[in-house]
Amino acid sequence: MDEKFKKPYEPAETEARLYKAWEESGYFNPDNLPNATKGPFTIMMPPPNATGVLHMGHMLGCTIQDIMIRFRRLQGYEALFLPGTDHAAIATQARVEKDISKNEGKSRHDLGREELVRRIDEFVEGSRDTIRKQIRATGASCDWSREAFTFDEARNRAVNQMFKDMYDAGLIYKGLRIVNWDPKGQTTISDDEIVHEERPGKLYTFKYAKDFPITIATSRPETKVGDTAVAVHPNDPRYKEFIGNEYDLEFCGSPLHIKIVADESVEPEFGTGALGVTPAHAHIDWEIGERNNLPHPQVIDERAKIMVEGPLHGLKVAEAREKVVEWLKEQNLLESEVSITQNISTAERTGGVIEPLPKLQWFIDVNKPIKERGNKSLKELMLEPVRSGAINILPDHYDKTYYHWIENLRDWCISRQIWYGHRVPVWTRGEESVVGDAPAGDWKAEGWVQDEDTLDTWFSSGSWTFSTLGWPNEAPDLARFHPTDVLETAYEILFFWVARMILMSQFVLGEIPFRTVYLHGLVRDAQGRKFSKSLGNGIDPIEVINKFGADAARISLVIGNTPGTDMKLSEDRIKGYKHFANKLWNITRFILENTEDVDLEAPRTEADFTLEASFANLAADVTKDMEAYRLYLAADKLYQYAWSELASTIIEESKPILSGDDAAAAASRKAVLRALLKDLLILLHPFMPFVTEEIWQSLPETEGMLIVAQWPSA
RNA sequence: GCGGGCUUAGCUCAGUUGGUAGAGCACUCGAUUUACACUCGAAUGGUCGGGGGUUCAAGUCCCUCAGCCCGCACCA
Repeated sequence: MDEKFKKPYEPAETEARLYKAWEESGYFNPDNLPNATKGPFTIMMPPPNATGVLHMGHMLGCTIQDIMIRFRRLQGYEALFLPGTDHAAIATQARVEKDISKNEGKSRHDLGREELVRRIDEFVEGSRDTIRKQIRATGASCDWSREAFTFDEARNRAVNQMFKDMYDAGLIYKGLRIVNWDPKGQTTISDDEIVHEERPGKLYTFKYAKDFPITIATSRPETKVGDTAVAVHPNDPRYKEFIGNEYDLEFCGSPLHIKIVADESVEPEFGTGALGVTPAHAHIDWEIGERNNLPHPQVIDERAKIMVEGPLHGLKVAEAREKVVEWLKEQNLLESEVSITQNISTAERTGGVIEPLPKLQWFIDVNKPIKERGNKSLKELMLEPVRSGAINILPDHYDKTYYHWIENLRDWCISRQIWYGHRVPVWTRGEESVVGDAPAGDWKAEGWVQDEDTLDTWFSSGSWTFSTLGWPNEAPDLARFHPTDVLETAYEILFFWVARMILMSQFVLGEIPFRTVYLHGLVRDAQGRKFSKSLGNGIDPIEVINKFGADAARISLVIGNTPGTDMKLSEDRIKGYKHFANKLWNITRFILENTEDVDLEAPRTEADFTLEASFANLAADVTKDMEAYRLYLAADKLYQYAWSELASTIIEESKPILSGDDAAAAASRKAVLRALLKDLLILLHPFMPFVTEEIWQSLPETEGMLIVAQWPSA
């Protein structure tokens, strides 16, 4: 027996050594698996944002995925776990801009586009390196030879091709629409990047002018200088007689031309039953404006300041609001002022208050029938595979959430006014335009200009399952590994990302991107609070791994953690599983010490035959759990078996047998102990890869690495 | 407003197709030059949120009520 078993298990040294050995073995690459007979099994790692370091949620994801991958590899599949990182356009640019502003007092405009992008690239390079090290520390057995980045050259080709294909299919269009403008980030954001916040506000009820017949209510009086109509319900008896009338008035120093229009969307019961329509600065008003052919003058600019001439000019919206209210009071037009709680839209990344503005942006039409796809729309292409069960979402109830989201989906705004990211692949020269690839030759010299905007980061990560496999090139990997098997990610990004991947894969390949979506919950602190910088309650995965070992961290993230449910994690919990790793170590020590002269083929006693049979049942049971993604159950069963059954019961019973007079019984027991240990190591390997591999390589009867052993149950 | 989830031992949570209520931690008592620095055994602890129903049988299925949480939409 190796001397190392006389001391407690020491994870730190073991883990670094074994990860290196695995990498050098080539087994992380499915092309090198000697006994793979069952075809491919593929998981694309959700690329962590290149903005920083991994948190416990990433570690949870890596662990679950790696468990699935190692399980399938042991079963004989060509397991591919493809790693990568995400350039996370807005988040990354915001991060670097903040650093530059803090350290150098400069803005992005001081640096210029080229220099800023260069700085961000530099930052991202360092950040990606950190992330790579962290992923390795978790034990993730991913194929580094296929590593990808959402903003590298290969992915840029994919993005441009995707854009072109969608453009050619008439799905991508440029249009003047009311968009979510983030004055803080100075960019458009999509509907999904908005977070609603409750704040106290006031509802003002007033008339535009003394001789105006209808009273309206609003919480944003400052926008009223942009009003072009008052909308009422067509059947509202109070206002029926005014419909169609037009009025010229003066409002707070600005001339207004107001038309009374009828629109079904107006609720007669709310406020006065009459809505002042500001088409340029509210989504609903924009739609009313479209239906009634109203002009939509913009009165608020990109810095959230009033842009009309007059006393309000140049004021921030909050200042302008006070001024308008003051004016209303002076003119005796204000009928009431009531305190309300209102929901404010803010930008997820920057916290800026969203200002709806009309802007010329690129959109993806989600309702247009697509000829090449049987006249189905993108919405239908997203719904269909989930409805039919071709894509199975775990936990099941999330499919309802998914349908609900798609049914409410509007056209996807994909252009962003930031500098870091895939630039919109459209070049223009006068009336001419080219989409997809830059015009041949020195296009700049020939007067071509590329669109200034960049693309929403989810546009590039949407093609992750196949851009990573070589698309749009004819790539053998694409045919071999796509559709992928499992997409494992946080339930938070079901819409952001999972839905977009389904959209893109369905559109461009006509196939699903993955068969199973496994959604994990949030990792919270021991009190159930979210990890946050301000609370300082974060648990750093690397610290935990150094302290307790990756195996302990992995299994503590899995046991008792069902898909879709948040979990509470404490150091005590992880400590308990460090003890478990050591328990396996000591089980091995006992068995090796007492079975040096083992004959592995010794005839079994009846009792020992039963032990092996019940282990076989356990293995079958665990296999079923793994295949049904009940990892939490499989892990718990193995833990119980190893500790209560093998260690506390079987080994205790073995002591008298091994030292007793019955040589046949002793020989049988020795063989059985060795057999049970060996197979238990295989079953536990996906969960605790390091300690099991380390023990495996110390068993005299094993050859080669555990990572490519054979799973003991069909 | 629409949708979803949770409520099981002091704490954290499992409980997969309905079939004798479980684990870890904590607590109490005991064992022990012991494979175990991180050990073992035993004990304590549950009207499975309340009520109703289906069933031979319900923590599990159905209805209903309550509390907590989350997502989406949003009122101008």
